[in-house]
Amino acid sequence: MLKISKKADYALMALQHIAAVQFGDVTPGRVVNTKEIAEEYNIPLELLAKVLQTLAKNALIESHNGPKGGYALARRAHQITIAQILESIEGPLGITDCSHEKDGEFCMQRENCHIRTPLLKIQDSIAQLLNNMTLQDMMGGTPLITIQSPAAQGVER
Amino acid sequence: MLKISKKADYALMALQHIAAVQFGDVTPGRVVNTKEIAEEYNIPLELLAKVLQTLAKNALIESHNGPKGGYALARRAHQITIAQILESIEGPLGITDCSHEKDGEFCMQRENCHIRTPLLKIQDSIAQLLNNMTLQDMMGGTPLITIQSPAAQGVER
DNA sequence: CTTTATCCGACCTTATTGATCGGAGATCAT
DNA sequence: ATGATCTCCGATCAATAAGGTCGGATAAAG
Repeated sequence: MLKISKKADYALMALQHIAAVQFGDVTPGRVVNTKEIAEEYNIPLELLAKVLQTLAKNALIESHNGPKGGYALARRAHQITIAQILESIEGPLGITDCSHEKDGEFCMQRENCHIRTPLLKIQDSIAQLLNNMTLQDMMGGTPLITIQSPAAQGVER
Repeated sequence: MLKISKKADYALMALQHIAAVQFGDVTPGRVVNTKEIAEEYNIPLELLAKVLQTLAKNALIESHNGPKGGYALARRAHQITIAQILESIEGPLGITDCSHEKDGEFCMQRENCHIRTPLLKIQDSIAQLLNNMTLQDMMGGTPLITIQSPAAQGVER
């Protein structure tokens, strides 16, 4: 339950990668193209392309057209929140269907609904969580499995 | 994004209702049957039935068979967490696909994945949130719109 | 033993997600 | 300028999950 989509996953990986390339890790300042990311993480190229286009449209990254082109962060990593990334791909946060009902719209259950208010509180808490965490906070991480040595079997976790 | 399913919604409404009936609000101690809940909240009867069966199977409520039968809470409202309810319907909490990978299972991206650890932290925070909130905390709520008077148009919220 | 209600599993329909394809437009190197 | 490369954009398709339905089996109250 409460799973985020693969697209959102890909978006996070891509942004993490771009941020890593731009600041220090590898050839700083370089722009990153779609294919490089797709190959690095085994993501379907065309699907990743769409994800990156969406992120560009939402001004999280900037696209540079033509050969030697690619993507770069639109602002620094600590100014990009996880909430912004996820909402950019999956739309606004909404625990329940009636989260964003405009005035006059009601779901079929609204009339007697006693659970809307507490659910909105939960939603607010999650929103706060995702807004307080930035791309920067995801950086500096080491890969989870560095080398899959056969001898290491059973020592997992 | 991060929306819970309608079934989960229905489960919360139903449990809230059963709890309200059992403790004080209306004819205390009475069991509640499916049809009563379905009509009260405009929920499709058969679908709600399935939801309640699932909740019974997961020992959140007890089913009483036969005429005058129905459902009752298996324990008191403050001992039923929101997490238990949601997981009962939607399966275990998992922000990402790789949340519950057993040893030896890896998603295609795992090899270079830098985002798994931070995502699991977010997941833990949400789990904590949902585990610390109980059905009891959802009680005592007043309906959001008591009577939809035509004169009240525009005074919404 | 009939009525009422839960129980259980199979089924269908629709919406969302994941993934693919084909071309248009921009940019750089030559 | 011209071609190669790359982003951009829309349409499309398949797989999966969600929402909802149906029919019969089972158990208890009257």
